[in-house]
Amino acid sequence: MTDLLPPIQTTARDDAVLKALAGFVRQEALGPGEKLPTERILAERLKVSRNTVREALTRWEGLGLVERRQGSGTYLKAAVSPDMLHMPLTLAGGNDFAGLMATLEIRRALESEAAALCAIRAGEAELAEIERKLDLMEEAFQTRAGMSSDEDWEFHQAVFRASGNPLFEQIIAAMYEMFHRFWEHPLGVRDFGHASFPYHRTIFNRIAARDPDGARAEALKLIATVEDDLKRGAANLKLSDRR
Amino acid sequence: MTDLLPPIQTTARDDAVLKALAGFVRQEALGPGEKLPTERILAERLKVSRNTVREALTRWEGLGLVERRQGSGTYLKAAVSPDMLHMPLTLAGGNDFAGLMATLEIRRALESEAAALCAIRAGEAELAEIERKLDLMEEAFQTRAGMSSDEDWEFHQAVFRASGNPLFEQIIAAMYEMFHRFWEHPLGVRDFGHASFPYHRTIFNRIAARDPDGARAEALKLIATVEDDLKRGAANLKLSDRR
DNA sequence: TGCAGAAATTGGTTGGACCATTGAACCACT
DNA sequence: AGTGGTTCAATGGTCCAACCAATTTCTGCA
Repeated sequence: MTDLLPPIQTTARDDAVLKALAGFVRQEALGPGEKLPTERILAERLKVSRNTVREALTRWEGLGLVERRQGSGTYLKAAVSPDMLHMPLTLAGGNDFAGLMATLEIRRALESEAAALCAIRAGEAELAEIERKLDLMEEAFQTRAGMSSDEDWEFHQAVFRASGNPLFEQIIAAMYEMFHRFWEHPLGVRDFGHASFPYHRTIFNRIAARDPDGARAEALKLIATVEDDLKRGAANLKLSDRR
Repeated sequence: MTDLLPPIQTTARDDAVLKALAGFVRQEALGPGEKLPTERILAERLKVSRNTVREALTRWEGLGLVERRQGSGTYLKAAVSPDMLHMPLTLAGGNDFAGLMATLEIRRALESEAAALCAIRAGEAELAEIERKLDLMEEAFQTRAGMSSDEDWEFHQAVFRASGNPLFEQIIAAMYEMFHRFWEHPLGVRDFGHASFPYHRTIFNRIAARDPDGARAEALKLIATVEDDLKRGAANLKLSDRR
């Protein structure tokens, strides 16, 4: 199956290995979840050392393109194409308040634009899906008497997906880890995110009414309430002087 | 909900190496440009194989934190702290028209928000810097009778930088490569980007007037002109049936 | 047939060797 | 003194061969 892995000859080995591998993945039409050749096999076919193969794979692993499972193999985690765009974002001091506010500003930018696009482009099916997530969220809100981060997240994801631009979801998903970290430890603010609840419904209403500017405005309001909560949380932290 | 239970890592040498290195960098107060210990020394001090050190450094290199120069050493490229947030983002797709439009929508989201933040937060020094870039751009426009992508880019970069949020610049910088690719081959549209020229000045004016909403609106207009140019270009392509 | 244990597979790590590039020290010639 | 080339040690890049650890697959017994 692996006869189309030509030997490497130029220097810049590891880069060449990645290029060859990308070509291989495309030729074999490998998708996410599928297993790719063994390190030893790659080394042999490409006529490079296994160490070089490992460095190349380490790069891809760092980019989240690939997952290695000891004893099992190396698996594709995302679609891979020769002309991919890599953007390693690094935010210093990930745990502090400023870092979270920074990501929140990105989220405000993307969320408002996505809501606007959604109002223009979402089809009936997407609209129904968003409303379904909204219902689930509201139900969880009633049952547990508070915001549920999971259902909340799914609602926003549905909006991003219906925007018709996959980049929105990809970027936000990459930053989700940071949001989530704080959602679980709401800085001592009781009912964190509570204030943002009603805006989910209003955002949906503006989208369903095909009103881009209204949707954008409601999204901005929602993020504003989250920002307020965070600022209150930061104030609390300062007062109680935790850590 | 079970995100708080990360899988235990029986083996995580390279990760431990990175943690140790991050601690070392902090303790020694190393900044960008400075040289860090050689691989051999690190291997000896940390009691791990040099290969393991190399894998760890390969990760950092992939994140753009470090630069390796053969025969010279390994140098810090960015500030490094033990609790950094990394968001490796790889965006699929690229060369086709739809991909470019998708990135442009991201740019619209970020550019408008950055302009608004800039109007709120930019200090006098940043404001002066933006105006300087603007003057350079307008001069280039007069001299060469057309848009100059380099000066144009520097203007936008200055705005992003003055937004006070490093993520804006990082995300856009990563996508710049994609914009640039098309700038160089303007799809057969003569005077590509020409229409966007006046909005640079109006954006600056709104920022200088501390008018966030105005700045946001002008930024939206600028992107809209670029989108129009692209659509015209795509239509041209279709007519002449290139490739 | 079912399942526990052995064997093969595969990524992770090690140590040692050599190559290619860099940069500084050195030297000869002008 | 200065210029240009040479030497040489330091450093990252690659390779090899072995072994470790986790996983999967096979095997043989109950």
